[in-house]
Amino acid sequence: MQGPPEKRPIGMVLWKTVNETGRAFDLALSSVGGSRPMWFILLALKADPVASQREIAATVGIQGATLTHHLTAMEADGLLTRRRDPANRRVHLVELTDRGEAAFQRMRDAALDYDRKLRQGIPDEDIDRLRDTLDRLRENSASIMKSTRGHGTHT
Amino acid sequence: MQGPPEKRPIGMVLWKTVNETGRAFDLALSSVGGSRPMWFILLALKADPVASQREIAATVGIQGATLTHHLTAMEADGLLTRRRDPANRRVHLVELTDRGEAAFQRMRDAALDYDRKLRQGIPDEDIDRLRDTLDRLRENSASIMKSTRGHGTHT
DNA sequence: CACCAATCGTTTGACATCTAACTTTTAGAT
DNA sequence: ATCTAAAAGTTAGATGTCAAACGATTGGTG
Repeated sequence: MQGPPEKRPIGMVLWKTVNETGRAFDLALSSVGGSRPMWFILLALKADPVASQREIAATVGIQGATLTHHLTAMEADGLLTRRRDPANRRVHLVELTDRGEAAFQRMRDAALDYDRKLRQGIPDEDIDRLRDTLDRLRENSASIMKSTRGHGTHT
Repeated sequence: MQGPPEKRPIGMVLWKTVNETGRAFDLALSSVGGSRPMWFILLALKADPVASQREIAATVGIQGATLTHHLTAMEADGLLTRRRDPANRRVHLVELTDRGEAAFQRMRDAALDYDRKLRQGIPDEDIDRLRDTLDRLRENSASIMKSTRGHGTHT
């Protein structure tokens, strides 16, 4: 007795979707001098105009080391400033400059246009459900990470 | 007059979800000596035991250059063989070796376990809907890529 | 005060992915 | 037959991401 044909694992579908949609998005952003991580970092900063790096990393879902990398480049490019929080000198507070604000405005047009095209023909309700289910997957993966700490046996 | 509060752009939620779930998955696979791209390539080869590189790349959603990179490493590791198709010598046919088969079996346990934990508490119906909506997003992004060919104005 | 552990961020070195340019091979047109 | 264009892979160089180790700062405890 044989079960129903195996469906594609959801992790693979997710990964493939982000690879492919991400390529298209990067192409759209590069036409205004931007990139995916840059756009999402700017977006996080607009939502929270004076944020610590830890907060930004959590918002965009990348590791601190990766964020440092991007912030260093963006600061060198004059898009933002980093200064220590006088109240807690471990924390680095990040703020957009006028130049960063302008970059945000430029990318926003490209991003909105891309988002509209990406959702073409898909009801808002479906997108909302998608967002909810993705959130649940993220919650589960956070649990997995916590319970898997240090179980690696290789290398 | 002000519209409803902006929802998080679906592209950002997607990207964040794949970053975070992918980290957990990589951790699970590394404990049996595997990695995400390796696993998905093996999976594609199991579904289509003698495939061209072009087919594999399309199945897993990466570019040909990226696939070349992984296949070179996996071939050096004895997991697969590459040989030219006598009927069309441009094509390289890829096949799993016994060693590759064994690697697949090892990773499968880790992958199934991860998949089960990831879906914990989420109805199958929701996962099916997720898969469908992701497919529609991929279709749309394919259309965007076609119509955007060469519209880049920067650099 | 002095130590110790935790927190925030950076650095380093590895891997993954992409685009653009290139090689080899095939198919089509003349 | 030869030329040209397209297709399949590879290579080179750039960017993005991570984990692990480190540095600086703080808070807690003796």
